[in-house]
Amino acid sequence: MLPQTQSRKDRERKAREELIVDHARRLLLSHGFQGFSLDDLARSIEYSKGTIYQHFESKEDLALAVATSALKERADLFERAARFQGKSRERARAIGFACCHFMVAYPDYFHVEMMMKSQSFWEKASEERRRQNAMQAGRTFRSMLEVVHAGFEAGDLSRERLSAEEIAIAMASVTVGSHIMSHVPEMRLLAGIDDSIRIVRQNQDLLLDGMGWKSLLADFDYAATDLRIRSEIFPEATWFQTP
Amino acid sequence: MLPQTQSRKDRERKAREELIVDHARRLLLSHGFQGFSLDDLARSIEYSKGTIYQHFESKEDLALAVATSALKERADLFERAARFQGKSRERARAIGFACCHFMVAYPDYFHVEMMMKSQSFWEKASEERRRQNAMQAGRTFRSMLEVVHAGFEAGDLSRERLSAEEIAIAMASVTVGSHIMSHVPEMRLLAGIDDSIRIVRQNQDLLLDGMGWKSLLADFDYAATDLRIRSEIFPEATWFQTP
DNA sequence: GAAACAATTTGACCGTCAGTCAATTTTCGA
DNA sequence: TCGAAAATTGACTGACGGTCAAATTGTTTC
Repeated sequence: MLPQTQSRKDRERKAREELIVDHARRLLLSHGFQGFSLDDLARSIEYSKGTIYQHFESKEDLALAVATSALKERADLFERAARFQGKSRERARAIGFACCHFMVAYPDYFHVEMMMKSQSFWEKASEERRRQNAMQAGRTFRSMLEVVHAGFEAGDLSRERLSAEEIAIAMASVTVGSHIMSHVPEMRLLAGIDDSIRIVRQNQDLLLDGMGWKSLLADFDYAATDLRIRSEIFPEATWFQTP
Repeated sequence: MLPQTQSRKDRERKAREELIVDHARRLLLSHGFQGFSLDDLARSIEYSKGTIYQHFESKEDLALAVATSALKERADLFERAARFQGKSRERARAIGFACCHFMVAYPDYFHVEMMMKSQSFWEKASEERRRQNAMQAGRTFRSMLEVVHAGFEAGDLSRERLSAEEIAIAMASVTVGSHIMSHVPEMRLLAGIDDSIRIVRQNQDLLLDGMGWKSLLADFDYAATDLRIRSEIFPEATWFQTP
């Protein structure tokens, strides 16, 4: 068997895996994990169910592949954001911007992430797929750490109180939590929320201020920074409104 | 039919509903939503599946009843915490304490809450059950609002920047988010987390500081407050460690 | 106390769906 | 062109949520 042939097969296999993941994403987002059936997916991709199982060892494994493909895009956004030329807090702000941009670009991906937090999900996915997911998660985390260390080095952020990891966790926590809470229908009602993104960004700001990450919101007008972030890093962002 | 008889039947019905919810809680927490089967539950309570459906109109409806029963306990904790005699930020701290206490008392309830965020869950539950859940959620939210307003009135917290609802949402967001992130295995690995509760409380502190909710952590030693919260409000808390 | 009637409980049964695997079709080197 | 190996298929299985006619239990009436 020629290497040429082997590689063509590899390419075909990869292409089909992408086909499956693409269709699975659509079905998963529109019907949720429970609501989406592999029979429907098989019909949609015009292959049999058996063929799907050539690529994925369970429904969970496939869903994790979908989740990881989205996480990869998020990691790309984070790396772009971390490269923003500016003061450390501006770069942290760019990462917050990246989160919001992702939120808007994949509004239903939220449910996929929720699904992944449920126990018994991970144990049904393959080792390899879990590894790939962890790798993309690592990329997002490293982007945050990079900016935190920049803050340390510039003296914008105290090294004494919290470790870089604790700060990164805090940034991730407030973002995830705000995203979730601002989407809970009861909360939207109780608190009269109309704009989820505003809530997320506001809470990110509060947290970074709480860490004493300079320049504090009270000492600096970030309007110009936001415009630069948008034009330089996320020109495709359509949601961003100047206040 | 005598009223006496009717009320005995009502009591029996209520008792059985509690029996079902209690067993469902155990199965739900140990196997997760997908993993727990109504046939198992029927066997466990020694009634048939049909009888379960006399009380709950779907598996989701039953799971929501379990969730609401736990949420009620949380609301109880929040109301106790809000009653703490002290400065507004100390009372906010007591609510944070209540969250952590709940986290420790129901370590697996986390997964139940995650399940509830997934789409298509709510629409399969009954109107009445959703209403009860919203009521308990309202109690927790009102406890937070009460403390926020106390902060406004005492001048510990600025009325200008954020609304009471926005502040309450922020408190809830950082807590939920920190809880989730500090339980994600990858995060624990990447950030070297060993103590989830410390992370949650730390992030709560950062956020309240970020809002400028006096007294800031830098200006006041909350160690004595924590001891009082523990002894006065949560004497049953076994997890609390003095630093 | 028995019969008639009402309410409750039951579990066999249904449709659906994740996952399997023997049979079939396609691929590809000889 | 042929035959072996690889890929594909879809009927089948078991499990599960949900239903409902039949059986059982409880209540009222005479």
